[in-house]
Amino acid sequence: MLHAAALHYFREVARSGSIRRAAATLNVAASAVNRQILNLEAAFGTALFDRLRGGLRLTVAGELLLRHVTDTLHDFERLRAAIDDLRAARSGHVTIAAVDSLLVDFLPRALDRFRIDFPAVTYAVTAAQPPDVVTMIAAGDADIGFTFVGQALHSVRWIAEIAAPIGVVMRADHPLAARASIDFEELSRYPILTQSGPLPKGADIDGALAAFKRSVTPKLQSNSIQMIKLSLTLDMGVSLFTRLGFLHEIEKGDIAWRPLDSPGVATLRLGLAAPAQRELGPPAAQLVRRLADDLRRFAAA
Amino acid sequence: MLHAAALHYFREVARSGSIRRAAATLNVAASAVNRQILNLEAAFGTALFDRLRGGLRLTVAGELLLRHVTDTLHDFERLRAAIDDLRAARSGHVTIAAVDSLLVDFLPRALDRFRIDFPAVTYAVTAAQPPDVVTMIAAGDADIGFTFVGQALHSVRWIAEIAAPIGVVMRADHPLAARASIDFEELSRYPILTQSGPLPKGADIDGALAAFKRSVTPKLQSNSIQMIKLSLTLDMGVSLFTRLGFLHEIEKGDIAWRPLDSPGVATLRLGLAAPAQRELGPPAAQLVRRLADDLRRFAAA
DNA sequence: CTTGCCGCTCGAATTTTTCGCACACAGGAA
DNA sequence: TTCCTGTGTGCGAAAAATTCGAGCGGCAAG
Repeated sequence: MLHAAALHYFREVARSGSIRRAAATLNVAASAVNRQILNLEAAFGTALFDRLRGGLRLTVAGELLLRHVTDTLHDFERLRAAIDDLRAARSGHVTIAAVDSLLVDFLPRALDRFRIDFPAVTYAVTAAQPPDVVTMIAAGDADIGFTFVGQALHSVRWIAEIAAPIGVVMRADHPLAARASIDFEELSRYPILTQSGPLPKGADIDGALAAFKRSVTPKLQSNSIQMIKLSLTLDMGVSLFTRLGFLHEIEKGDIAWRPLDSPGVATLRLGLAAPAQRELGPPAAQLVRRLADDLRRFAAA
Repeated sequence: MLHAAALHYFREVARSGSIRRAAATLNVAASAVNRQILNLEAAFGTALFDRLRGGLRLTVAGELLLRHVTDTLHDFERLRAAIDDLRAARSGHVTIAAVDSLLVDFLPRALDRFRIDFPAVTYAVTAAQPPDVVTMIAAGDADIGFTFVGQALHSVRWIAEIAAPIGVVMRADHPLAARASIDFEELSRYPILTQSGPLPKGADIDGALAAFKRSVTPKLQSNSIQMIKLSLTLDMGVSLFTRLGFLHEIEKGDIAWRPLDSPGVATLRLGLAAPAQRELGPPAAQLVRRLADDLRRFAAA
């Protein structure tokens, strides 16, 4: 279906070199095959086969057409497989683990877009500390996850990554927002809001950042990024985060993000992880493709 | 033709976002278009469009199919153009100029293969000295030509090139054939057969070769490469040529060719030339493609 | 030389597919 | 409501593809 029978007829005739043999394997009358071939030749205005005793052989034009036909049919088979995958993925359940920066903006928006095309898929999203995301995926407690790359990873593979440096987040009219980048000395002159948690995520990456965090007494400490976000908009102070949790506010112009003058944090990367061995279910496989696309598009912008 | 109407229907519906509009531009009834779309969706087992008020919009599966369809139709247009070119090239006349090394073996065989696919094409082949080939093409006295590259070339472009170093040609059982390469000192101990002509073709390339040619008194001098070839097989002496004129004899094992120990001649290249400005006729254009393919295949072997 | 076989081609009847028309149905706008 | 605009659906007509049967030319064995 979809593609005209003439394509299959032509391919089989070219393959077998004989109309009768082709008709036999196609389970149609030889005259039908013959007609289609004649029609093709009339349509192109040139012979597609040389008739010699014992069969047909392709002319140059015929070889060109054969290549077109085989390419088309192969491509169609791939398409059919892809659509079958899509159909299998129409419903199901996906469990996602992610560091909470992603949960505030990027992931909900991505899932909302995904929902349009796969309405029957359900999700379980759990916030976790960076190393826990990896262990959850490895243990099978999550299908896919977002976390910082560079963890010791066994049985987890990275699908896509983007640079996600830690920087200073503040209200858009904050004095520091006037600078292109900010060093720790400047930063220490303003009250700091920090996210509490078992282990500060960038601490093992950059010594200077870890030292700064130890030296400073936070004006506000909370494990709720929403709490910190509201405090930022009230100008209670500044905080240290990746841009990803504040995309919406930055775009609206409420919040500003500026890079930190520190070589270590600049190399921080956030990635989409999936189990290395285990096969993902159809909906998870589709979602992973989509999220990887989103990440790459985001990285390009 | 060739491709099912459903393809065009689907593409137009996707483009216009409406079955009725698509039907209007396709000059068919809307119901016909609708049916084809429904058939496609039934065949794939999934919706290709989301039905919303005011028209249709592609689903993910629909977008995959659209890409397949547009790719296929574009490729088909290219195919049609290529076949039209072929048809236009079925008959006509091509004039070729070439240095005579090519006329002995390579060119006649190539034209013989070409003749199978383009039986009605006629040819005029003229042997010429290397610089004359270029001027003939520039003047319009030849459609295409084979000669050594590196000529001062105005209004001539090179389609393909191969390395064609000058070496020593001799009978396969000649003493020199035991060596992998030969220098002028060794060569001077054997009688030389040379091709006469206004200007020895490699003379302006390599000083050592030119000096050798001046210093030696040829045992036989002829402007007929056939004469020289026969004399070689009778072991009258050795000669200096490109391999290209002796492919057949080398393959048969009658004649041997060994490279010359001289840096200049090693860089000699032979190329297929066509006019840079002027448009070639259809048969000449086809022939040029074939010859370029032949040359490249020969270079790879 | 005849006979049998194989392969392509052609014509007419038949089956399958497609099309056009009319209309039903649904949702938003005046 | 009525009037659009849009898709989906029967049904008879038209077009296209298929099958069957026959014919033509070439080749090889007898």
